[in-house]
Amino acid sequence: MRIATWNVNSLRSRIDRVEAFLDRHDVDVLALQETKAREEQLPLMGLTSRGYEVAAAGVNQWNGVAIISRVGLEDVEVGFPGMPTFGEPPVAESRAIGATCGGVRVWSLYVPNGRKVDDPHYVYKLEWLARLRESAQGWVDTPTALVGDWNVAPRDEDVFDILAFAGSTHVTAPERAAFQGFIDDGYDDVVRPHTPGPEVYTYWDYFRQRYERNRGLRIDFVLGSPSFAAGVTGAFIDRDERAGKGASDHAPVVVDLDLP
DNA sequence: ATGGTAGAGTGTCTA
Repeated sequence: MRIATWNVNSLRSRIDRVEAFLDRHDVDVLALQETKAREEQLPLMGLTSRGYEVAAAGVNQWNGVAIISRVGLEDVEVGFPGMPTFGEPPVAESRAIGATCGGVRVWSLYVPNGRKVDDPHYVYKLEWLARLRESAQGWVDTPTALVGDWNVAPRDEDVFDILAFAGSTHVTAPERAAFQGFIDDGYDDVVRPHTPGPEVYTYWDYFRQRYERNRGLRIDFVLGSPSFAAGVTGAFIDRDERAGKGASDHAPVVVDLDLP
């Protein structure tokens, strides 16, 4: 089974790229973030004609998550227990969706950005991760994948210029500690072993030709529970998908799984 | 400190 995650930055504007991506890599399950659409707005014909089911959640034009699967899509859950909300109207329900696909529990996660360290959104981000961790502790003994845009660069090597990020969100000690908490609980970054080295990124800002100069961040991750991680046979970042006109600012991350 | 680009949808907001 092949599972992928991708912050697509609008599913409607990039549906052709999504369909081409599914075809090109023969993907079974795709978790999406920043779909930027409500469920009833989504273009589904090209997906259903390929044999995929879709579960989506989204209440505004900024967030939105979805799971696309051709190996079953059961027990769909929007949000996780205790998930914090922020502001009015609350948009938290656009940040997490879970489903069981081919025997694996997949959570598509769009972790709050945090904006600035002195912004209430930063506190919200840390709280959101803390509540997610509490739920995830209850899933760790089952085949579970926590996938998506974590908006955290766990290591200095995950940032193109760590000095320039001093004092910025995504690299602060509390954010990194929050990420590490999942690792401490037994989840593994199942992609890094297959994509070693510095200057390996999943996101490049649209500004300043960051992709062309490979000045990016590694912030999109697949964290697998022990039984999930044990089945991982390979992984890669589809860096080329970020190239050219009409690309998302994130590249898809792909994991191959062979469960007993 | 600011600005640069992109996508939502017409006013800015978000990243």
